[in-house]
Amino acid sequence: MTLNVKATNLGVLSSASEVIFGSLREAIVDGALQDGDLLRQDQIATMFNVSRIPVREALARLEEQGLVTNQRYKGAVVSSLSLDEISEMFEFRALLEGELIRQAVANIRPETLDEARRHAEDFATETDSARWAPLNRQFHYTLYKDCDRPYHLQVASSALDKVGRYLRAQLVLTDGFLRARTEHAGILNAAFARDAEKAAELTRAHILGASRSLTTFLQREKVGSGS
Amino acid sequence: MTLNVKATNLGVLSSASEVIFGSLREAIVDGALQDGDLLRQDQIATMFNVSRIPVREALARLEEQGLVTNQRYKGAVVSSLSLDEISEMFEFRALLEGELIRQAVANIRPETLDEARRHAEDFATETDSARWAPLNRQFHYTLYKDCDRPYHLQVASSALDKVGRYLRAQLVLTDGFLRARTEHAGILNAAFARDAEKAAELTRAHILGASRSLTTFLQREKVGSGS
DNA sequence: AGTGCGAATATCGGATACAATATTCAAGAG
DNA sequence: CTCTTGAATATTGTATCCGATATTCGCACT
Repeated sequence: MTLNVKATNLGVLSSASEVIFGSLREAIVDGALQDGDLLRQDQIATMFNVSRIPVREALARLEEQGLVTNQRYKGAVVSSLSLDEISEMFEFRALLEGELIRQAVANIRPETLDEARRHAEDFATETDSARWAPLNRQFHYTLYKDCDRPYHLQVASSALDKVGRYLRAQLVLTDGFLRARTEHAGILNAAFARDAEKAAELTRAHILGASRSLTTFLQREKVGSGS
Repeated sequence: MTLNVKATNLGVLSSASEVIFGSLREAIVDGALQDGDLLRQDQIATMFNVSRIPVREALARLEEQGLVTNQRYKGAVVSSLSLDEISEMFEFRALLEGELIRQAVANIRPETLDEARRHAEDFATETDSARWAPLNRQFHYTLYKDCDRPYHLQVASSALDKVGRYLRAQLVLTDGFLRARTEHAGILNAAFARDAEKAAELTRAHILGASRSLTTFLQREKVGSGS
C-alpha cells in the first residue's frame, strides 16, 4: 500500500543560490536592474542574508545565460545589448517562434485555443501598462504550448528573457500595444482556423514589426540623448 | 601615442572555475564523460588541485547549459537525452543551421570558401575516426562564419554541444562518415555557386538525415541491449 | 593648479571549516 | 532469513577567513 498523501518533491526545493538566481534574473528581465548596473557580491549577499558563496553561483549562472558579464576582480554588470544585437535577437525569435506556432497549431487542442483567446482578451483590455508584457507573453506561449518541442520552447524563452526589458519599452513607449492587440487577433484567428502557415507568417511579422518599431525608437532616443 | 605592443587582455584570463568548466564541458561533449556519470565535487576538486568552491561554480554553469543536472544534496549527473530529445535537438539544428548558411552564403567571402574547401578535404581524407567529429564541425562552422549572426551561432553551437556525443556515434558507428563526405561536397558546391537556398536545403537534409540514421541505430542498440 | 606615484580601501577568487542532508551498513525484531 | 531502524559515513550547501587584484585618495613634485 502507498501512503495517500501528496508529497511535494523536497529534492527540488530551492537552495539559496537558486532563489538568488531567480530573483536577479527576474529583476533584469523586467527592467528593475538596468543595462550596465553593477552587481556587488557583498551587497546582494546582504540583501538576501547569506554569504557571498551562493551569490557567486547565481552570478555564474546568470553569466552563462548571457544576462550579466563578469570581469575578473571587477564584478558583474548587467549586459547591455547594442541595436544590432537587439535586432538579431528579434530575428532569432521570429525564426524560432514561427516554427513553434507552426508545429503547435498543427496539433493544437481546443482548450488551448480557448485559453489563448482569454489571454488575448486580458491583454487587449488591460489598462495597466506594467502588466502588458507578462500578458503578452502568456498569450504567445499558450499558443506554443502544444508544439511538443520542449527544447525549442526553452531556447525561445531564454531569448525572450534577454530582450524582455526592450520589449517592455516597445509596448509602452511606442504604439506597440495597439498594434499588438490587432495582430494578436489575426494570429488567434489563424490558429482557430488551424492554418499553421498563416499563424507562423503572422507571428513572424508580429515579431519583426515590433523589432522595427523598437529599433527606430531606440535610434531616435540615442540621438536625442546625445544633444 | 599608444604603446605599440599587442596586449593580451589579462582581464579575461581564466579563473579556476572557468578552466574547470571548460574541461568538464569538453569531456562531456566528446564523450569522455558518459550519460548518467556522477560528478563528485571532491573528486573533481582533487583532480584540479583546488577546493570545491570553483568546482561548484563550474557545475552551476554546466547545469545552466543543460549538460549536467544538479540534485540538491545528491550531486551532479551528466544529462542524458532520450531518443525524442535527440531528434528534437537535430530538428532544432536543422532549422537554425539552415538559416545560418542561408545568411552566410549571401555574403560569403572567397577566403572563407577556400577555407571550407580545405576543411572538407581534411575531413574526407581523414582516416582516424576520432578526428571526424571536430573536422566535421570545422567544415560546417567555417561555412557559417560570414553570417553576421553571433547569437544565432552561439545558440547553434550550444545545441551541437548537447548532441556532440551522439553525433560522434553517428559518424563512427553508422555509415555517417561516407554520407557526410558526399553531402559536404554538395553543400560546398552550392556555397561556391552562391546558391543560398540550395545550401540551406542541403544542410537541413544533411542534419535531418544524420538524425534519422542515428535514431534508427540507437533504437536497434536499445532493443539489442535488452536481450 | 595639474600630474604622477604610492598607500589605503574595496572587492573579488579561493581555501578552510562547519552545518544540513543523503547514503550505507549493521544490529535487532519479526 | 527478511525487513525495519538507527548510527556511522559520505556528500553537499553555506559561512567565515585569507590572499590577490582593482580602485580611490592623498601627497609630493613640477
